[in-house]
Amino acid sequence: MIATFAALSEPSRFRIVELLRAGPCTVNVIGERLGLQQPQVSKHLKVLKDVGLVDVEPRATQRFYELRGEPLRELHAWLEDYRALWDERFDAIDEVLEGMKTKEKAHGRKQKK
Amino acid sequence: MIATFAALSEPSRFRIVELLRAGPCTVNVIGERLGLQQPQVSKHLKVLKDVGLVDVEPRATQRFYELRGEPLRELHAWLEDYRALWDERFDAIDEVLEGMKTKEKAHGRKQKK
DNA sequence: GGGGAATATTCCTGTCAAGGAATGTTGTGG
DNA sequence: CCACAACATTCCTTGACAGGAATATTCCCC
Repeated sequence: MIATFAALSEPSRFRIVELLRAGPCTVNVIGERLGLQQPQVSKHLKVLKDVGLVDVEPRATQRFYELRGEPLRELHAWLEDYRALWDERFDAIDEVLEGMKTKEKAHGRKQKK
Repeated sequence: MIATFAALSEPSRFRIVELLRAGPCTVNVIGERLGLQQPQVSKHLKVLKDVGLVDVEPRATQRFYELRGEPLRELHAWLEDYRALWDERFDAIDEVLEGMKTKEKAHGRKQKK
């Protein structure tokens, strides 16, 4: 997951990912659209591929890079654990947990608050 | 957003965030629990604060660092746009889009495939 | 108000990664 | 088989950043 963060923390790479959201793309096309030179694009794609954010499908002399959802799904799942920090709908859960804690303590000994 | 990625791409910082999920915490306590020296903890916290991932509340001589949800919420929202990549429930949308594309092409001229 | 706890900041060093330029590789069409 | 097109890979240089040690700051308490 940290590797995914590192990969996406690079502006050019982030833009590549956003570009690939529209569908598979070729190295040169990526370079044209983002104003990057071909070698840099290849290097960035290599990084993205190493962390599984991208997949390659060779076709003749050119290679189509395609976005892979798995790492993004992993990030999404991780963020779910923090949802209570911003989603007020999760306040109810907080209350439930608070209630459970109180109950547990009351069981063991006494209630603190 | 990229700044958030960069902040979270550092292992110690990532662990600090995960630790703060349990609630606000003090610099020294963070250092103890994660086996980090105080100066490094302060530095990491500064980075986290600069990107808004953390907030400080001074209390006497010590400072309680608290996790802020906003950047995480932003990440979560960004990932929603990619959900179709892994969530099969979104396949329906793909079909709709595919249909629209076909229709559009048929309108303009002819259909390629 | 002086000393110590809690934290912040600085300086230094080594490492690592991005960009640029050049070169290597591979596949394809003629 | 050759020349070119599409990529990949080096080499080099430079800048950013993390860790460590030392020092500076801030604030409470006696």
